[in-house]
Amino acid sequence: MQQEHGFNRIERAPAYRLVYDAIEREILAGRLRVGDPLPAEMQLAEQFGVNRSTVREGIRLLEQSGLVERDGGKRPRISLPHYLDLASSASRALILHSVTFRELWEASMVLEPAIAEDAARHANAAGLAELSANLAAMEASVVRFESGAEADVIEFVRLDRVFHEILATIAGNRVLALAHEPVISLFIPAGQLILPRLRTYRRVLEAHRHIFDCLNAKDHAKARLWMHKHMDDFRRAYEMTALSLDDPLDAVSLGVSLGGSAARDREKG
Amino acid sequence: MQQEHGFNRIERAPAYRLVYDAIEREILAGRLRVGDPLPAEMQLAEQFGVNRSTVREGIRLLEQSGLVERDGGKRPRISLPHYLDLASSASRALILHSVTFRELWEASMVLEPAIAEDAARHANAAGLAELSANLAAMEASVVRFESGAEADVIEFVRLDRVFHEILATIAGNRVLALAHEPVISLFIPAGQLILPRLRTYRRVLEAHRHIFDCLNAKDHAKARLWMHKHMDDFRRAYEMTALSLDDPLDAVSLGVSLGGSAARDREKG
DNA sequence: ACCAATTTGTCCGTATGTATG
DNA sequence: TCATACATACGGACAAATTGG
Repeated sequence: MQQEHGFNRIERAPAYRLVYDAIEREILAGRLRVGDPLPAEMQLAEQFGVNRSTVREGIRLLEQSGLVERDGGKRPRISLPHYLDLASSASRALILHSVTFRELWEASMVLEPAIAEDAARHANAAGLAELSANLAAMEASVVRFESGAEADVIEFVRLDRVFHEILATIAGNRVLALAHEPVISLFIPAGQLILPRLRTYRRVLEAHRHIFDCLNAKDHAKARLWMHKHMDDFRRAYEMTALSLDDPLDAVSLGVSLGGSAARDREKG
Repeated sequence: MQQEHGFNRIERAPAYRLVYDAIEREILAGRLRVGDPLPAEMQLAEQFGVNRSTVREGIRLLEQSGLVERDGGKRPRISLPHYLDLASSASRALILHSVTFRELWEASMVLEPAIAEDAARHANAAGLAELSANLAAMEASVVRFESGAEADVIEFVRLDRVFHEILATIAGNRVLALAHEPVISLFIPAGQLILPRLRTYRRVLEAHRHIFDCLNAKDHAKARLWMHKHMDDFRRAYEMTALSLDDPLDAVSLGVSLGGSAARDREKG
């Protein structure tokens, strides 16, 4: 750390990062457009005056940040990072930072009622149909539980998650949807721990039904209220188990899959 | 695409992704702990049975997702991705998806008042001191504007942003802070366009002052109200310019820097 | 402050499988 | 069907920086 001369610390970014930055700039400036194939690795290597291996490392950064998408062995193409995909990294970061269930719940008490209200304002036939199908599937799941069969908790919480994500889609605000995604994707695994103990499956289904009815009636005030109640139910259930609100969410106990969002799975299927 | 036999399509993930997944698992499972240096590239190459170049590509993915941090030419270390850092990719994604100012504003009307309310509940001496310093700096900035000097709009909006981020820190809910970050970091550049036209600098400062006073008095209801008003002011200002609420935010007009959050800069400095 | 071993950053060349025309 | 282009992956190499005595 000698400071013999007044020179500033010369910071030479690694070549692979310069490649990343350069291509990112091209994309953000619109000179490379979504869907365009990325130039060949050799060509990029020549243009930048670096080795092909270095170009590859830079492309990996683009890939991870979602700006480049690969489809099998084909040419990588420019792509928009789907904002919902970012949510899984956000969830992971929150877990690693030992976020408590209380923080999660408080955020959900802010976001979910707002989303329900917006959804009631913007509900359309297509969205209602999707919700309706989700409710039917959950009804079937609940019936299986009640008939004593050792039913599938994983499937139930998946349907729960999908319900909330359809709602966020209907609400039509992508900023809220982005904020909501990590909350839901951490909430739901917690439900996986709670539900088998309390067996409140039908109670969840009924709450969803009420919210659905409010959307149908375009009653946004009531939609907000029911969602508020629904989220508060969740907190009470959490407290009724051995779990404490102020314990950190734990990566292993949640067994969080960190996969892509269920919302995207819906789109693809 | 021959389907001669009943075999499923065998999907072989690229080797560099397997490297990424394997190391990610080790980190999430806690076998590699934060701060530990990553094993040497050659050693990993031997363990995984792949080439060193392949290992390097896998490490780039970890680097981009924030799980590995490099400090100059030193050994890369395991690191927690700071959740606020993820917000900048989120902002970028939202811009590329042509999110409208209306969506942004609606989200802020949900998040910011809730944050102000929480901040009033949890305000402590340290946080209030930080806010106080921010207000003083903004006061000085406003005085410069009023004295006719061609003052620094960039600096003003930076202080604006910092105010809101201090508030989010005081509120103490990291999930809300995560949700709030992309909203603020898109809001503020918009302010950069609006403020020079309307010259409502003092109005912004006064709103911040009122919110500060509410925190001091622990009046969370009033804090929420003032923040609500503050955000609504912003919408009106936006409408008063030539800009339309339903136009998409534009990457070039916003000139969004996509740098790290101001909140992190505060921590480091 | 110096030296030696280690490690990263970068480069070169090559082989193989696959996609596209 | 064949040929070309390209991505994937491998092996080896060297300079510069870091690390640890």
